[in-house]
Parts: sequence; C-alpha cells; structure tokens
Amino acid sequence: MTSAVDGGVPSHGRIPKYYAVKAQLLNLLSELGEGALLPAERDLAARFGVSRSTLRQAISELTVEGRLRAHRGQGTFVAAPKIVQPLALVSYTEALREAGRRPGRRVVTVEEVPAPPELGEGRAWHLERVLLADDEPLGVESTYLPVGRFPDLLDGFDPTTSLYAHLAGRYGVRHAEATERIETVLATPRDALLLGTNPAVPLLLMQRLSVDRAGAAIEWVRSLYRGDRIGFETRLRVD
Amino acid sequence: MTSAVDGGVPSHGRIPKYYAVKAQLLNLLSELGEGALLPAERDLAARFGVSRSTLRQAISELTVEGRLRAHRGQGTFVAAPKIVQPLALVSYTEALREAGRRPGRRVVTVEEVPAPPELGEGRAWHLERVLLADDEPLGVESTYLPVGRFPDLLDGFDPTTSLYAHLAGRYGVRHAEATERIETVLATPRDALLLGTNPAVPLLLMQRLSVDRAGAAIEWVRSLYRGDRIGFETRLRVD
DNA sequence: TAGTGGTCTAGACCACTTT
DNA sequence: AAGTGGTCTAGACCACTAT
Repeated sequence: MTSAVDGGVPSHGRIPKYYAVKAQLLNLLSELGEGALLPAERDLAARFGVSRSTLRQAISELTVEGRLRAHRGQGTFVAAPKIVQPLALVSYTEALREAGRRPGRRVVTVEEVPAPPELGEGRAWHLERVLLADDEPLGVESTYLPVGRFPDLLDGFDPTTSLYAHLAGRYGVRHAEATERIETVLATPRDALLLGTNPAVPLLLMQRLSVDRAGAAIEWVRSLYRGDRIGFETRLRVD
Repeated sequence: MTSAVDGGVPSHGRIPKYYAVKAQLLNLLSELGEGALLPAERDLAARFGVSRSTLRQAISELTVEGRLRAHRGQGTFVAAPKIVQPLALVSYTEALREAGRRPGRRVVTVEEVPAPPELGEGRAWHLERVLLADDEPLGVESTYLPVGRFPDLLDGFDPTTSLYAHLAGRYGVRHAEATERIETVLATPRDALLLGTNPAVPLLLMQRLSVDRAGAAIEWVRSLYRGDRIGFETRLRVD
C-alpha cells in the first residue's frame, strides 16, 4: 500500500537553482571527506555554471547545517559531525567530557549588575563566558547569580573552571530543579564575533532558571549555542 | 564593580550595513504594531538608502526571528509572538489548547513502508501531517509505527485527529518514556512548501523514540517546527 | 494589469590570511 | 602581493496575489 491522502498541499514548484547546487555540493563533500578544503567560491561558481551569489546561498545553508565551515582568508572546509549534549542539570564540563571532547572556557565579562527580573530585586553577579569544545567556540553563556546569596562569590573562584563545582564546594548549593526554554535565534554581530561565526548562522537559545531544594532562585542562565555544531537530547517520562 | 576580565576576544569590527538597517526596521516595527503591513521592499530600500539585496538581508533575519512574516504577492507583515510548547509526553492537541491556540492537522501521506532503523526490522506505518495553529502551519510531523503491533491501525482512525488518543483508546497503549533530540536545520524546498515558508528559515528538528511500559518501541517521530513561530520549554530535575 | 516578494546575475570593494 | 570569504550594488526576470 502506498496510497497518498490528499490534504490540499500544493504540488512541488520549480526547484531553485541554489538548491540543485546544494545537492551537487553534497556529492562533492562526500568525495572530499572530513576536514578537506573546498575549492574557492569563484571556482565552484564557474564549475556549476552559476553566479557567486547563488553558490554562496547553497554554501550558506550547508554551513548552517554544520556540513561546512568557512574561515575568512583561508577557505571553506568539510566539517566534523555535531556534538549531542544531554539536556539535564549537569555541568558543561561533565557533559562535554562524556561526549569525548575537551571542554574549555574563555571569560569575557565579570561584573555586578542590577538583577534580571527572573531573579527578583537586588544586585546580581554577571559572568559571561565563551564555551569551548576542543578549543573552538561552541556557545556563549551568560550566568546571573544573586549577590545577596553569594556575596563573596569571586573570592577564590577561577572563572575558567566549573561554576557548579564551586557553588557546591563553597556554599553547599544543590541545583534541584530548573525551567528551561529552547528556541532558535540569529547571532548579533557581537555574538558572531564571540562565536567566530557569521551573523546568518542560527543559534540555539537556551534560557534556564534554576532553584535549590528550598525553591529559592539560584541562577538565571542565557546560553547561545552554535546550531551548526551542537544538538541536545533529553529523556521524557510520563508524570 | 564593573571590571572586565580580558579573554582574548577580538574588539568589535565595523557593523555591517544590513545590521544597521535591521535596527531601523525594529524601530519601525514597534511604531507599526502587530499585524501591520510593512512598506514594500523597494520603498524601504530607497528610504534607508541601501540596495534591495541589503534590505532583504535585514528583513530575512527579522523573519527568521519571528518578527516579520512575508506573503508572496501581498506584502510583509508584523508578526505575532512565538508559541511556547512544553517538552513533554503530551499530545499536540492538548499542548496547543493549553497555549490558547486552535490545533489542527492536514494529512499529507498515509503509507506502509520498511521500518526505520529506530523501530527495528519489519514494516511500519508512515503518517505525515502538517500541524496547524489557528489554521497556519506550525510544523510537519512524520510518525512511524510498527505494523506488527498495530496491524489494523487505519481501521476507524481519522488521521486529522489525535493519534495518541486513538492508540490509547483502541490498543490501550501508554507512552511511558521517550528519548528526544533537538537541533536546528534548514527547510528543504518540500518542507518549505508544506510549511508555507521559504528555505532560508531555520527549523527546530525534533526526533523522538517512544517506548511503552514494557520497553517496546511504540513510535518514532520526526518533527520539523518553524523556528520563527514556536519555542519549547521543559522542566529539569536532578536524578 | 500592477504590485509584491523570491531568485539570479555580473561586478565591485573590503578585511583577513598566507606566501 | 595574491587569494580567500564577507558585503554591497543595480538591474533583471519570475510566480504569486489583488484589482
């Protein structure tokens, strides 16, 4: 049986030229193999008989999908597969190690600011860090913590190490529960600089509000992950 | 305190022109308000003193972010806010009703196919449906179910209604647990047609494998949601 | 038929990296 | 200096929608 039930869906229109080019590029990628250098855009455009703009639209989509990686001044390379990270209350360090990658962090900002609304009134520490996997940017993470609860947070804390480990060790804090929201957004020029990508690449925006066993808000985290390099996995149970 | 710890992040380069245009458009959007018709692309390009291509790059990003919605032949409109759907083992029907929207489905395909590897050997039913919210496409969902377990699935099942309700009512099936993976991808021309969007819009790809209380695989689902119209929310607990 | 967004072209200049 | 990807332009044609 292969009956198709019509539902009012329009028939396939003509296929845009850049999409045919994308299909040809996919063949080329599998021939070249991971890590290989792609021919220059101007050469590929000539080979496929399209303008450079049209070729770039195809390359742009493959970049978004994580199949290609462009380096200004160098060229475009066939990329490695995406990382899959569990969606759970574990630290970035732990999760990445289990995925067989080398975690790292680069501190961008440490400052005290008015608390974001999610944490209520008062002041908050703002810690902004670029998350690295094998020394390459995977995401940028902004963590906000209430100053009232952690007044001396910065004493003896190395911001390139695990914050979760520090909170547990120094304050005995246990993350009990969190609400997390996931959506796609585009990079701002600032995000793009931090992530080493271009503004047209979609990111996974994750916003998390964590509470401890007493129900008090511990942290609010806003993370942007490169959609071309990472996906997330979770287990769902019936309540 | 507002000390910034240097982490080797490059200083801001020059801002691309399309990004300045995007900022101007954002101002315009808040003046116009939800549902308003935007001036034509050629007029906006003239107003901002840029080429139509550059204006379109700005408009394209705002479309991806869900702030604008383009209709070919009609114009571009200021969009409504994103839907937020809980990430849980509840049916689409239920979840959307709770979000205050009117759920709907449009059947694209009903067929019997070789089972996808996730379901093991054998044959599978493939049910492909466009998910609607207030009559507009929100996503496209492909569900695969083992024919061996549900041999007479199609008898007395209206594919425009809830599959979960049918499985529970006819077979007494309880979804006990699922593994779900989330990432971003781009639409193919076929997806774009089904979703009424253009291929440059990133989608949220969700792949779910559900098992019953006995641990047997019940279904494998591959869903594509429009990233400009929906986000997902989940609650995390420490094990 | 007129106006809209979607696609495509040929050419230009830029910032960046390598030689 | 030469080559790369990133941005931008002016103009063209298309499919679609409304009148």
